[in-house]
Amino acid sequence: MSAIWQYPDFQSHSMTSDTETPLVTVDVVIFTILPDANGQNQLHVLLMQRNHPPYEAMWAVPGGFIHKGETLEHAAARYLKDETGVANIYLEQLSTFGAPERDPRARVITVSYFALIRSHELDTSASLKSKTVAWHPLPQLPDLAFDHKTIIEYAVQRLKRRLENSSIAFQLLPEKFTLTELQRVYELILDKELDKRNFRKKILSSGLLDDIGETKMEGFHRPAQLYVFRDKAIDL
Amino acid sequence: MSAIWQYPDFQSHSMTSDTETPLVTVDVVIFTILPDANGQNQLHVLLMQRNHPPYEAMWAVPGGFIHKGETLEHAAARYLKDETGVANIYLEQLSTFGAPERDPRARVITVSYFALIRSHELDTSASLKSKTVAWHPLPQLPDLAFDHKTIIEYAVQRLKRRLENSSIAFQLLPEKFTLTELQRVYELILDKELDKRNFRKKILSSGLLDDIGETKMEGFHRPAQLYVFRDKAIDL
DNA sequence: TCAAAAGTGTTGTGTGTACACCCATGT
DNA sequence: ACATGGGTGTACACACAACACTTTTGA
Repeated sequence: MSAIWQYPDFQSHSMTSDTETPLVTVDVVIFTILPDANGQNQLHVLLMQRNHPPYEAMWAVPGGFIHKGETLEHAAARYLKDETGVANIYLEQLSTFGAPERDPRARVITVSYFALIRSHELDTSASLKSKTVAWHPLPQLPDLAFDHKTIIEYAVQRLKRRLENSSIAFQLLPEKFTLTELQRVYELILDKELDKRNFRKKILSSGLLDDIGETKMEGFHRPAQLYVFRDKAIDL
Repeated sequence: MSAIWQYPDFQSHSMTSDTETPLVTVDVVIFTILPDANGQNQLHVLLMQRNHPPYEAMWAVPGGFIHKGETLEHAAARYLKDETGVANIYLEQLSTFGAPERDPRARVITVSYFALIRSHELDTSASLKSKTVAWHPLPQLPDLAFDHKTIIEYAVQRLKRRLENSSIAFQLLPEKFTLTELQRVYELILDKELDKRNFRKKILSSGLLDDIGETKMEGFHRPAQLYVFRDKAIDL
């Protein structure tokens, strides 16, 4: 199994019989906001149910091996597109997990990514191509394969941090949205209620939103102003 | 070269002839604070000069392949110890770099780490075991091999962020230090001058420091109070 | 007494937080 | 007219930034 002799270009002192030649995968934690079983919007993660060992019948985030000549980010985007039909969306590297026993079959190191998609852009035919792909609300995750529970927790933590320091929430909303819709996104992800007046003051004073003059009716009450994001640039 | 048949436990649909089986390395960006050629303290990075192709005679951060059964972090700590003789110090994963052509010999993916060491703990015999290991002041880096310039820039950026949100500066100072010494660390890393009164107010009000009642004389002027860090815990 | 770095407070400005009422709409 | 969520302003506490002089020491 030693791979040393396959790589003659490497110095023998750097690659020895003790050198590990692991497999490398990427895994993508894909978030979206959808109504849950009770009709309440919730943060959801896309999971796939495994149909073979190890961890058979448990759930895992999408991912797999990288292709020859492909960047890591490209591989992540590819798995994302395969399962959701969505391309060109927010994708960020999270961390690399490589505990020796995380896959019982072989030494496998995984580079994890997280992605945000707008639920209305979901290609339902893509996501339904297999009965074993499903959105799971974050508070109720099923049993997860490998170290995917750790990876998802890490992703949620990063998402919360990004929400507070960056304009990432836009990635979860349609082009036009109301301030209340935006506030709900923040509340769902941060898992706490926000004060309406303070929220609006802060968001509007940031200058990132444009009031487009249109309104949106929903129910028997005053219509809400619609806004768009002024700038598509994501800062750090 | 296809590695598919070496891994019979993997499904043939997940591992195909197009699957890349890259090599995996870790690289460690090691920072310390040392006087530079002019006797001024400066942030330095530990670099090794390569004595064989590719990038022969250029400089690179320490790193190499991981060993069988070893965690990624353990591998990073091992390369750190090999070059500096220092163990049990601050080590944090940065990011994983895997551009297809970053190593001309083969597909190599590297998991990068950054580390902070106290210069007075440096085992000079270890760091001098090879003439080709040297500390370089950050503003004047030599030509760097592979994508190591990118990796170091990424590390510096992370270090700055950590300095502002965490109590990481302690890792660069001896156990007992003066407030002025601490302020110099911040100024060097953030590359800007800080107001003495505001700095002391902020640091002291954080409650992280204990005044141990001792003083330190240096030069012909009033001695400075010495402090220690109350808590070794690193947050976030 | 001098040189050199240590040490110390106040004020203004901006940012986060707490909090309650009127507005516009369809039925 | 009423039920429903949309929309608005003020007051307080706290963090950050600007700024100058006195203290302690060895020579």
